[in-house]
Amino acid sequence: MSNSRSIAEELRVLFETLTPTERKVGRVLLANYPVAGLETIAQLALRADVSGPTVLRLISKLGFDSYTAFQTALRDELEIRLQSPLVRHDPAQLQGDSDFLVSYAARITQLMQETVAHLPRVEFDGVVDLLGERKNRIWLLGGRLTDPLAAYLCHHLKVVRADVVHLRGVPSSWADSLVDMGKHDVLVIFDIRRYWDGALHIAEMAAQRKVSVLLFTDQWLSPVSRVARFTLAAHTAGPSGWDTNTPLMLLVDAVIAALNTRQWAAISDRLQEVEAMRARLGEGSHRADE
Amino acid sequence: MSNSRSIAEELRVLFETLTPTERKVGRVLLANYPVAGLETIAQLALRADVSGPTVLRLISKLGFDSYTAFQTALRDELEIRLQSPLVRHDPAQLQGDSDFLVSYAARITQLMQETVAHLPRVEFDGVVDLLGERKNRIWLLGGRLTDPLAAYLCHHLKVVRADVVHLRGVPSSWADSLVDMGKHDVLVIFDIRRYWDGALHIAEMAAQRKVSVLLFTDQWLSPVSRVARFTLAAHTAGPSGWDTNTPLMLLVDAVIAALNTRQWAAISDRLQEVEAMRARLGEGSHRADE
DNA sequence: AGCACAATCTAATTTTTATTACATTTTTAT
DNA sequence: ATAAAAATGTAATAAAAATTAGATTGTGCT
Repeated sequence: MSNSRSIAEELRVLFETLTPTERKVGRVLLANYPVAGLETIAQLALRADVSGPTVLRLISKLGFDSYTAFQTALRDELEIRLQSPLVRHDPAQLQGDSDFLVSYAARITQLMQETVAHLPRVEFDGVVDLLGERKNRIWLLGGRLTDPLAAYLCHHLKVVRADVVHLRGVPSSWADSLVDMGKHDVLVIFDIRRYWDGALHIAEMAAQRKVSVLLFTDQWLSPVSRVARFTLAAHTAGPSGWDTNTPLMLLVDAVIAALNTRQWAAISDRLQEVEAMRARLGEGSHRADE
Repeated sequence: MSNSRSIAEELRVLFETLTPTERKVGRVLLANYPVAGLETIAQLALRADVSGPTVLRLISKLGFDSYTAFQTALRDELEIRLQSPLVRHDPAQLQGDSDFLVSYAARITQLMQETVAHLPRVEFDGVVDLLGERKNRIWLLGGRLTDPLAAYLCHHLKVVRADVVHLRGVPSSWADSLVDMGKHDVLVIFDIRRYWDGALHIAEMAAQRKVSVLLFTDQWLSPVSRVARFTLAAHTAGPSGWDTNTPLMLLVDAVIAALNTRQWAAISDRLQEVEAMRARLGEGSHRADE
């Protein structure tokens, strides 16, 4: 399978060279693509009213040396197709810059919907609970591209509560913070594709100390998810398109909004204090937008 | 399986009753739905970093009395879904008003659409042109909450081109940079409500020196827009409720994507170089997600 | 601290599935 | 019409998968 043709295409090309019974299988496969190919040989053979070995011979002619290999290829194809139907169906959309913005927004909207649709609600609620709990200390940590998101979340959390720290600089300097952590600490990690070993190490060490690890990641799930207490996964890209972190930001924003909504009574006092102080301090000399 | 809920929905409902390890499986399943479930138990278990029996227990909790039955159900579902590609995720999912996340996402989606609808194409194209022009030097500058966005844009621009600087620290230190600026400089400013006087001052000085000022702001337009050459305004809030910067991020992402698409030929070489260098440098010790 | 219970894994077992070898049938050419 | 070749199926076998039973680990509670 060196070429990039899809299996269905390959099958269509090969079709005329097939024997009559093999064609039966081919037809069933194409008519119910790719689901039929994900069944067992026996099931597929039954559907095509053909024997097992015939199916196997067809598969072999397609260039696979085992039925398992064939199924794996089918699944891989399917995975790509399901992940971004929009990009898949008309890639031309993103080319014409006349309406680039519109189509781009449409795509991101779709990614956002997928993100929301796939996210278990307990995960979301769990994150909000942990971040809202005053007894906990919060530590944030991001990767190269996601550190801005960590910073963004940090700013918002600081408005709402105390004990929030954004870990910056070199990983070695975090050891100091790490040794003090315990079960009342929450480590928020942002880790998206091109996963970063450092994040995993830190998460593992933290988890060992009963620290609650919260992970913001993409749909392919950073390895950190194995030790994370809660994982929020955003759909960030299709295969051929450009990555976007907007859906991830949606999650961050939603968490912030949920925190605010849920704990409005508790935080409103604090908000006013912060406001007052900021007014007295800042006045022009420092950055102050909201 | 008498009811008509999809397996994914069923899983989401059940999620909170699951044990921690079972949830791992659930997450993998949902994140890669439904392909992950079409693999063998062993493969799925491996993906979720869990043992086979755990997978099986989850499946049993879902109401299936064999893994095979589960897979058959998945395939049936998939077959139906693939037949009507337009009915993507069951719309019922998006209607559940009780779900905070869903309604929040719906609202942001609307804000994003408004943003796109109101944004003049020339503005967008102008920004992309200016940022893509190699002769220009780019300077970025954000406010308290928007600085992460500036940082994010900065990272992406640096991948694509040279002469990109994110201005940090205290405003007074920027004077050095400012005196050198001229008509081949581009100053990108992020300024949203609670507009910041400092930003206006800097923008005015820059504009006087023929610097092109690009402004990312909210729908009420920062005063900087008066001196800005191009302004991209995002709708960041509804009448009641909490602000969100997600639509602003959409704009940033769209600009990046447009730049990449438009100049693919020109930048692909550069990309490879950057990749090679990063590979030689980073290797574990530094932050490295993408 | 220690007991009870839940969660999870390991490893053995059973069942299913893919694969192979070979027999039978069908087709084709003379 | 018949022999040779191709196509296809049957049945045995090997491989892999699912399933189960029991051991082990971890957790909460008194």
